[in-house]
Amino acid sequence: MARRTASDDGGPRPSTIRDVAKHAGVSVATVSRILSGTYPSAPATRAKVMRAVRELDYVANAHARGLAGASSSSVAIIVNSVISPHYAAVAQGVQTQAALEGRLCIVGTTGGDPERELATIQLMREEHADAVILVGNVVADDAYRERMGEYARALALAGSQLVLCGRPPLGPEVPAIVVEYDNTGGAYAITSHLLSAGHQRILFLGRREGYSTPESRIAGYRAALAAYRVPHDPALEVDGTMERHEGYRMVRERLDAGPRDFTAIFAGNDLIAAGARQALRERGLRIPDDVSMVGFDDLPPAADIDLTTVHVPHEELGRTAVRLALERERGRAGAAEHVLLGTHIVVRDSVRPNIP
Amino acid sequence: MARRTASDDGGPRPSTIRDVAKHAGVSVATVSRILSGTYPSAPATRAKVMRAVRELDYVANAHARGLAGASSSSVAIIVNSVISPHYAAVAQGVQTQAALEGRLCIVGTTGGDPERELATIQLMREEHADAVILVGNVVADDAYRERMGEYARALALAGSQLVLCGRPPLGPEVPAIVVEYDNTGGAYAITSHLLSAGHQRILFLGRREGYSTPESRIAGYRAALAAYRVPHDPALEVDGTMERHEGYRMVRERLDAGPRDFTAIFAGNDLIAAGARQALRERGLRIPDDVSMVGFDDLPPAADIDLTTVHVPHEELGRTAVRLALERERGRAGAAEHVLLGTHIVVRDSVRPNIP
DNA sequence: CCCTTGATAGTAACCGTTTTAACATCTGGA
DNA sequence: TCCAGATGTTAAAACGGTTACTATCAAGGG
Repeated sequence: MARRTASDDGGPRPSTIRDVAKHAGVSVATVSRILSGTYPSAPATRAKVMRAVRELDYVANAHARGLAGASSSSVAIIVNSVISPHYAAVAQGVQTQAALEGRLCIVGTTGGDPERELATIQLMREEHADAVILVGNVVADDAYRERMGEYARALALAGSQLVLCGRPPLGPEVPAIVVEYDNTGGAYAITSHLLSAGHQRILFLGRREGYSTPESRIAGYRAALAAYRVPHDPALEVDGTMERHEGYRMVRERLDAGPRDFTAIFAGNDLIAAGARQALRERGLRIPDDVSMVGFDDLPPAADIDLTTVHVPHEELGRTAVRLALERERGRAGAAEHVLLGTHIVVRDSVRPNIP
Repeated sequence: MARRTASDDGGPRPSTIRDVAKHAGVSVATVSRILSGTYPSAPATRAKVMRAVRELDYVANAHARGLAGASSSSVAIIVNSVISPHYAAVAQGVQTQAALEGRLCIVGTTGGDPERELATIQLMREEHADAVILVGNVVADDAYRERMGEYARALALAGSQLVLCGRPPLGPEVPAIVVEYDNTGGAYAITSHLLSAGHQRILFLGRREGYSTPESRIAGYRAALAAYRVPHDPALEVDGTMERHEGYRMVRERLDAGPRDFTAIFAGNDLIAAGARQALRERGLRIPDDVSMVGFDDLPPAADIDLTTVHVPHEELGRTAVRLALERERGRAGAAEHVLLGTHIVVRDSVRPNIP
């Protein structure tokens, strides 16, 4: 990129605040102050400046503005993948609220790789984003907690607020905000829905040791079983990840392994449910006539397959994350540091009473 | 935000390149050059500097870097909504390629509102993004062309390359890159698929006067009809937008209006197909036994409802957009300015031969 | 009539990098 | 011994804003 010296004229260039000042016949400081609107100014001066801005089609240079210490710039969201409807929904919420607060929204994806997560965090540190929002399911072990602690402190030093979205909280000494939703409560409610319809043998699809989201959901499942005094059979909990093809695989393998020993399925999320449904149909089993099924998330596939599921306020999750982070930054130290959003059941047509 | 003078020490602050230089006992310039790696340096100096960087946990300030004229910063994508799987898929491609090229990815949403589109473009102008990618369906009238021309020129002045993704091209004098996919060809192919299965009365769902995407698709539909010498009945083209509930509405209204006068449906996209399918099922019509159906896009809902559809290379669209824009910026003036990516049919289980 | 005060506008010192041009410092050959 | 040519490093000038401090001017009180 060629450097521009006082004498050379390398073609047209975007107009600067200096151009505007000269054009309007005022000082640079005046233009800056009028544009930021944080200072009294005579209406006549103001009009002159605005006219100059319009005539020169001036827009400020975000880099210069950021450097000079004017606060407010951007909000960053870091997700596994943009395609996944779950992340997309949260991202939409973040984007909406960020725009509302005059910030732009930076997106980073990690594909679930901690290495890339670190690299992305470093980038955000460089960027001095107001907030850095980390979303999604994760192994909640000590290594994780330590890593997040480091992130939080490094980001805080750069003026960024770390927000964990749908992830388990850290210790109170870590400068991070946590915005969660009620996985366990939702799982409890929807399992109860199946139990009260008379189902006793409920297959849980998508257990994953150590991962926060499936663990919370399975906890709700078990709690509901216990509350209904239904014996808990560990063999009904099937291991798998939260993807469509895994739902397909789990049901397929189960049906291949022996006679069907369940009357209902609790899919760890709606994607699993969609895959499971396909496997069932290939075996001639219809939902809800032959098997009842429920899911979790209430994302697009749910409506398509008429799935009774747990609604998760994804967008609100994203909006809340941004809102809290910016409130905290505005110095409202009393702002909440841990929010738990509620979930609720959405009844469609995938559950029938089980008449033994 | 308090200003920091030489004497005051307002708590810890992120370390700067000056700190690193002092810590390593070299000059600021040396640190800068070693970090950017664009200059020879003695291994010993290099080691000293890298150690200082590590010990101080230094990361560069992106604003300062951007200001000082180091090129490469970010790539911006502007979409209607992040939730829509179509936009999400393109965004994923953009994100992937941007990360590969060391840029970060800024996302803006417009909700289809030209006013917000303008505001977002201005923001990107401030940001000096390397590329600004505008994606999606749009009314392709003269006002649109004029607006895009202005955007392209203003962005070019700020060093940004405008890319239109899945939008119709502008005149050759406009400094914009266009990355399209073959809507008409795909529509032609999949309509032929229905025609060769013996269907003659094919309902097209989702016509929308003036909008580029549905117009191209309907053009392919008509061309295929003509090629098969099947009379074109305008009454078979139903107006509606590209949303799920519109698909539902269109079929519902059609079936309520009178006896069924079609044997197959060409849904303008997969979302419409999903909605249409629901409406059909509520009337006791199954796919493909009673009605054949095809869609367009090959996005998530398609697999769930076993839909034969046209595959659109969404991610590649995004990747190509970024790649071309950055190539162009690197001065490769000969880089393509208009790319048309191919589409192809994906056969699932939603079409049966029509035996008259 | 002088001095204070409030409302505006201007001057200039940063913000943290990159990069140009200049300055050592070492080779090795004449 | 001295110089040409590499090498490696440095000082300082941008980059385009923001803002603390200062200056000007008109009005009003003593």
